Order: sequence, then structure tokens, then C-alpha cells
Amino acid sequence: MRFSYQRETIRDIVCSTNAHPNAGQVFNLAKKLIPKISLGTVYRNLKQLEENGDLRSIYDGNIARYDRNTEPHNHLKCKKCGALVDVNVHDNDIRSDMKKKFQFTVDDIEMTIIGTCQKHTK
Amino acid sequence: MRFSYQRETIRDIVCSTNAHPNAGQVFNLAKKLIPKISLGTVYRNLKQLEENGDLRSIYDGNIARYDRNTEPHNHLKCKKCGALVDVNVHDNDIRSDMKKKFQFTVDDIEMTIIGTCQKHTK
DNA sequence: ACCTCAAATAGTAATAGTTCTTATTATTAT
DNA sequence: ATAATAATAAGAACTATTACTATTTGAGGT
Repeated sequence: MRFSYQRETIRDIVCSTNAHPNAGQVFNLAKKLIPKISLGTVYRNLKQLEENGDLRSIYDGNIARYDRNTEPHNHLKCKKCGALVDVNVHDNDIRSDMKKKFQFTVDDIEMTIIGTCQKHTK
Repeated sequence: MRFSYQRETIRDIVCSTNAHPNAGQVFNLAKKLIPKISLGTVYRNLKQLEENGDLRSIYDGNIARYDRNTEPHNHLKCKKCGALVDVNVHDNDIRSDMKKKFQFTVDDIEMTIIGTCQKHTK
């Protein structure tokens, strides 16, 4: 993959936040640095960076958001503020359980824990 | 909510399968019974049935699929055949853990366990 | 520094899934 | 049976994403 200033900028934007931005948000931030950047470039590069293992995508409803954390992990989603926060849930039991009960070989567990974060609990 | 033959047909279609069909698939099945039914009617009614608690929706990537099972449960997704199968994972530990560690009140855990089902394991 | 050439880009058209609009039809209370 | 209004069919519109294409750019060789 050849160097491109656009791709590096896109990578830096995603990697400098834990907000899990979507393509549109990355595009808006990128425009401040590269006014002529196009939305297609953002989509193409986010996909390439994901295929390359530099980023990972997560679906929030029907839209893709990008995560700088490529290690296996899960998310807490607050339905009051929409925030998505990385969290690690111990899932070895789940993996072995699925194997034993259903002969199902687990590759990945996509888990989003939905609820209300401490900011909105009084 | 007033009675409609279209809505009852849509409900019956989703409730008669465990295949978790999407809107397009429900539409195609509904057309066999009501040739003039429109796609908008399918979308509108699926949404209403979900709001009513008769069905629930799950996202498979970025598309919505409908599930007759409205009880809390999770899914196994085989990446070979795309099949989505209901499964119950014990998650009381997760709920109490999130509360204790992050003061996060859990409403629901959306969990899709991705891997290979026994049909494709030799 | 200049040339070459494939890879990447900007701009725009196209697509997929879904929601909205509107004139017409169907259900239900009276 | 009639009136009031919720639901429909048909198609336009919208949102997120991907594809197309002429032009530009990065990197290696000269």
C-alpha cells in the first residue's frame, strides 16, 4: 500500500479519539485539515485501514463506526448519550460452552451492552 | 392499532420461521399471499410490530432482521452459511460486573457469537 | 532533477436499505 | 349505511455506502 497524506490523516483522526466516529464524522474532521478531501476517499481508506488491521469497525444500528482498538473487546453503549465505551468482558466460558453444547467454533463475540452510564444515574 | 390483513400476514410470516428474515424477504413471502402489497407497508408494519413488542429486530451487519423471539437472548452466526440461531448465554455475571465496575445499569446485552457451525466442521 | 507508471484522489453517479408523501381504500364506531 | 380516520399502494426522497473515471501524486529508476 502506497503512502498517502489523506490516509495518514484519516488514521490519525480515528486513532486520536476513543469516540468511535463514523465515516461522516471522520470526513468533517478531515476537511479541516484537507479542505478538498472527498467522502469517497474517507470510506475507501477506512475500509483499507480496517483490512490492514489498523482499525476495526463496529455497527451501531445500521451505521459503521471506527475503533482504534483492534484487540478483542466489547462495548458499553449508553442510550442516554449514545456514547460507546470499550470494555473487556471475560468470555472464555462462553467460547467453551458454545463448543461443548453446539459444536460451534467461536471466532469472535460481538457484544454491545446497552444501558445507562453513571453520568445519567442519580 | 386498527386491524389490517397486511399486518397480520406480516406477523404470521415472521412468526412462522426461525430464519430471522429481513424486510425484503418478508416482502417476497408476503407478495405470494397479497400480490399488491407494497414494500413500504412491510417496513411500516415490521416497525409497528416491534414497537408493540410482538417482534424484535436485530442488526446483521447494517441490515435489520426480524426475530419472533422477544425474550432476552443472543445469537450464533455462522460465517459459512449466514445462519442466525437463537441461543441463551448466561449473563447475570456480566450485568452485575458492569454495575459494580462502572456504575452502568444494563438494559440489554446484544451479543452475536460469530464462528462456524457444526455443519461446516469436519 | 526528470520520467514513468501504478496507485490514490476528487468529484460525481449509482446502489441498497429504509423512510416519507399523498391520493385512495378499508376498518370501526355510530 | 355513513362518517371519521387509520392503513394502504405507489413512488419519491433520504442516508449510508460503493463504484466509476479523468486527473493527480508518490516512489523507483535513470
